[in-house]
Amino acid sequence: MKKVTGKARSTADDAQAAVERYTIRDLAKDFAVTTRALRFYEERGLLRPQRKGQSRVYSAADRVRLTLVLRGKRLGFTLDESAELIAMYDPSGNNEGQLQALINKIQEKHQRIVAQKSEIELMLSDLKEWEQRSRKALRELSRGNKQS
Amino acid sequence: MKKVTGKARSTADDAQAAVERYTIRDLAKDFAVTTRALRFYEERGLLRPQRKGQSRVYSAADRVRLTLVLRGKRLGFTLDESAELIAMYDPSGNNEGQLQALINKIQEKHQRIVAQKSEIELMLSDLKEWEQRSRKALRELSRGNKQS
DNA sequence: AGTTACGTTTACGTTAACGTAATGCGGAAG
DNA sequence: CTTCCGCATTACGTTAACGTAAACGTAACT
Repeated sequence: MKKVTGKARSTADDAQAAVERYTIRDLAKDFAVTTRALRFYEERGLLRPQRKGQSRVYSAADRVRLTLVLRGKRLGFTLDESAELIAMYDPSGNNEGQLQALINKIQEKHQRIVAQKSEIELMLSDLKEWEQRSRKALRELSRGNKQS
Repeated sequence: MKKVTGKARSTADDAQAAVERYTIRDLAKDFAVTTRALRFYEERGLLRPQRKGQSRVYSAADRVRLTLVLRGKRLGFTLDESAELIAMYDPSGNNEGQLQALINKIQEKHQRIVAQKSEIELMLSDLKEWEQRSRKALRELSRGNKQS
């Protein structure tokens, strides 16, 4: 039944062609984030939706930006970092210096994560060894405990 | 010259053998953390130094625990998580269930990090490709711009 | 007119891991 | 005795990323 809640026309019906506009709820649902988060991202300059009256109207571009923000989060970037990255990633004026900076930043993060990974792998193998030892100890303890 | 500041005897001099005791400053210096952090870790139950009067006296065991805490931090564990891990890692009563839990927790973290790593690697290769494209575009733009 | 549903702004609350005073105590040095 | 450490306790401050009301504005049903 899907009532097309009035504001967001899916496509056609208006004089405008397929300009794809979304309400804050749409985005929240589609990206599984709260509306609060979306407003917060806007406050932090990560999104810049237009306004229809007082309500926010998001475009496809906003969806892309949001995608980048969320990817950044998964990668452990702070919002400020993501803001920077997005600014460079964006269509605007990307002179190559910026691009290099972007790449460097990502590579830095990359190094950090690789380091973490090997540390964790070290700890993991430590633990596996430890597990063996402990199990063995437990077995022996439960088998030969006749003394004392 | 090293005046042996009075409180912390390095070794021998006392009736006690080589029991290795350290002041809060010692640990702070040796592990490159602040005394505030050490007191904080104690407050959070990660360290349990003895007291000589009102001053804290750390043992070798405390150094081990601190090592684990810091390793945990590098691995991205919260202090609470580290507390749990240490509790299990410790000498006390480790029944194998605990051990398995420990291993599982670490493996979870391990998975998360591995995932992060591949995400970042994906982004990195994306970017490298992007870099190529951009450079090429720039070159062409600066070479053949006679039309219009 | 009344009620729902959804949107907006304003603003205080929350968790983590300490930082940063402010203030006080007990021992060593002068 | 006074001064200077080094340490201790108490407690408020800080950053990040939202959560959680509270209070109000529309538009659409009923």
